[in-house]
Amino acid sequence: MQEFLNIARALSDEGRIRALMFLRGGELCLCQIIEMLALAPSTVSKHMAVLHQAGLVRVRKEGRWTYYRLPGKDAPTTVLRAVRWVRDSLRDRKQIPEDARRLKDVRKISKEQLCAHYRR
Amino acid sequence: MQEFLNIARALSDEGRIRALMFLRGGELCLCQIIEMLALAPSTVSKHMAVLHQAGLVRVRKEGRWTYYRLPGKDAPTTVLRAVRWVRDSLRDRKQIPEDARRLKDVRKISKEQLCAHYRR
DNA sequence: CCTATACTTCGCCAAGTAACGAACTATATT
DNA sequence: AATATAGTTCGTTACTTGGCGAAGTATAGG
Repeated sequence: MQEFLNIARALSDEGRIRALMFLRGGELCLCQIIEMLALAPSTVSKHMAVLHQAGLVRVRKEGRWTYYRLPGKDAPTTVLRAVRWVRDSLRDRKQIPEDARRLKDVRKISKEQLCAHYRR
Repeated sequence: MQEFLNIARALSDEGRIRALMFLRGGELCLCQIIEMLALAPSTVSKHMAVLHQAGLVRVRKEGRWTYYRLPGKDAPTTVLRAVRWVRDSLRDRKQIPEDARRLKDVRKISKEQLCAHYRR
């Protein structure tokens, strides 16, 4: 039950939901998510930690970068169900395609350009 | 998106989740839910209002009593998906069968006995 | 080693939430 | 009409959450 509540709470913030949706197209480093959400690095870091704690994202550290991705098919059923629920429920929401469009651009920018002083 | 977030927030409280699960067996009046959750009437009333606002329960008033039930198949897809998600995710959680057992007894008690001064 | 970079952790503040009891509303019952 | 019953609304209190910037950590590069 506590595990479920952790997930539900993690899913009750717009920024975190959008971040989850970003990851459908493959892993992203924190700075790309920062760019997309237009929030302070510390805030986004916290959001991703919440998602991670709930098991909703996987983390991979490579050098100075932290990459996040959706959990694979081997994840606990509860987690898979949650991710599927979000995906299915938001499929046709307006914000999502808007984000998808912008995300395409963000993915093209090199991390070097993007992360330097978190320019926006 | 806002509709989805309303639902997710409504689902991120243990009492509300348990209340939703109670209703799987059919409608209940507030006093029965109060009995089950062992919380103050005002608190439970608020919880049910939150669930109602999110569209996760239907309400029916009959005389002095307020009955709550799960939404029918005609409910919006988003709502149906949410209810299904909760049901599927919690199917095997410990709290749920415990509640189910006690609920069986609570359903047997007449509302007259149960509600009188919210005795516990 | 020293600096820069990419996060993360900490401390703070504003806003939101869950809990309660008291007061209020609406519906029987006498 | 007067009382009792079943909920709801309101006001308060304690706690949690989301946001930020400042300070801290860890890695890469000179």
